[in-house]
Amino acid sequence: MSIQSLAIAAARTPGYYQSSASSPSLEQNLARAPLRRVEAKEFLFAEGDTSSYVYRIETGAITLYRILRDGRRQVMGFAYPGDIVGLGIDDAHTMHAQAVKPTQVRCLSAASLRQSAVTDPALGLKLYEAMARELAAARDLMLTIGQRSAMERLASFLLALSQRNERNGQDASTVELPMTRTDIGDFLGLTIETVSRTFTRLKLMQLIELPHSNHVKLRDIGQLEELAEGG
Amino acid sequence: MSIQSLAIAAARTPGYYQSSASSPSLEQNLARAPLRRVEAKEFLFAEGDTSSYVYRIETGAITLYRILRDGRRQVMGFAYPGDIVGLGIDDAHTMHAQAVKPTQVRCLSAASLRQSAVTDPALGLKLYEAMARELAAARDLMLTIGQRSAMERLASFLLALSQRNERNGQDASTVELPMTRTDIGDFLGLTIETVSRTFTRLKLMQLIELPHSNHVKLRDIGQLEELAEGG
DNA sequence: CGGAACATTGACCCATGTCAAGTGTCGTGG
DNA sequence: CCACGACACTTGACATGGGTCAATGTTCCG
Repeated sequence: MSIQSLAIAAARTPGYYQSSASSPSLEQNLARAPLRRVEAKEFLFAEGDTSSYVYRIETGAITLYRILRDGRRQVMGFAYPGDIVGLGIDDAHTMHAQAVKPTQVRCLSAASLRQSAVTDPALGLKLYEAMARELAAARDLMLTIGQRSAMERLASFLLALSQRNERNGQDASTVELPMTRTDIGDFLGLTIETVSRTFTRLKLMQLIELPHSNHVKLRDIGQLEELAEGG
Repeated sequence: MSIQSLAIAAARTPGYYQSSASSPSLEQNLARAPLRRVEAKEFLFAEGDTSSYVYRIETGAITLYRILRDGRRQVMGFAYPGDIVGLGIDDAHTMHAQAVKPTQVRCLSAASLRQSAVTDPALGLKLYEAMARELAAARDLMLTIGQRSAMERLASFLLALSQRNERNGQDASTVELPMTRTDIGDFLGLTIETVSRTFTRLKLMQLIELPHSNHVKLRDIGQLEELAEGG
């Protein structure tokens, strides 16, 4: 499909838009955009906030989630440096965006983005592609939480992080987890206890090493992939 | 956000793009587009097929899904008349699209869509909005299958169909289910037995009537909403 | 009328949730 | 440098919602 052929480096990673080689006006806007610092556990924005800005992560990490009235929480994704958060068609944000560690973002005003969209015909397509990548990631996660077992879910999760490393030219078999077990559980639709036990089982199966609770070494990526796909 | 203000009738319904008042060139293309008939259970396209076309549903209904190697299936959404399916940034379709009953679609060639996108600066934004609505629907479903109980899931599902009726000026408390229990189960991450039992429980709780397995009457929408939100 | 496909119901089981101790690990203050 | 408290993680024992397997109903269409 022609529009698809315009896509650049379609990246499937949970819950974020990668800002790749963007239209000039978007890059220009981003370069000018003011930097904002968000401390660990601080909110970048909350569900319901007027969405006056779109943000690009420069350093750190952000959790994106929605909550039910009784407190149950679904983490929709994690945003890392390079990712853009806050895009959407609603006047208000539909998710909470909370830093998991000290984070810096560039703030793009919606008004300025509109300006660019009117003058730069390529920008609309860029936004389309960003949304399409987000959507692909959301559907990957739907498949995971709708159909996979706890072990398959955790394997999928680790592999997604590994693939992100690979795309960034880093070691695919060394995975850092900036988020807590609670975040991982709420992302995968599991409790922290199940996440913890499942890490232990993967360790006993020799598929991973866990020298530190936030530092995972993948010992057999092929077998993890088998596991994730229900082979 | 300015771009958001361009949105028309943002509709949150699982797994589809509503083609509302679209850019002229898109409407023109659709009017000219050839009609194709797809029989019940026939595929409109399969995962991996080259995505040369985008389709707008004219009559009938389509199931969109992905499958794991061992046959587990996640239904990502159902597409109804007015919905557009097949959009994406990949060269190949990432999902199966299978008719649940005899269906007619208009076929838009990707080449023609590209042509329009280049000449019509508004089209890019339309595609962006379509994707953003899809994404919102996908996230609603993520919250549902990641966090809700079987009864909450089924309540959410029925309410989503009810809201779709309302938007189309139809009776909000009468819901038709063109799809099978298997489709519903694979959509909500449940087995057909659980779906069936849960329908029975909702019936016993006087929240619905089930005069026919494909015909649901919502007796207390408010309480169903309470239930879905974990109240 | 007969048979195929779909839906419902029942009995039982198991993966994961819940509740409750522990066990690191880290940062702070003495 | 050590002691302490806070917090995150792990582990164990037990409960349970939903899955599995099997039988029975129901609808629809040839």
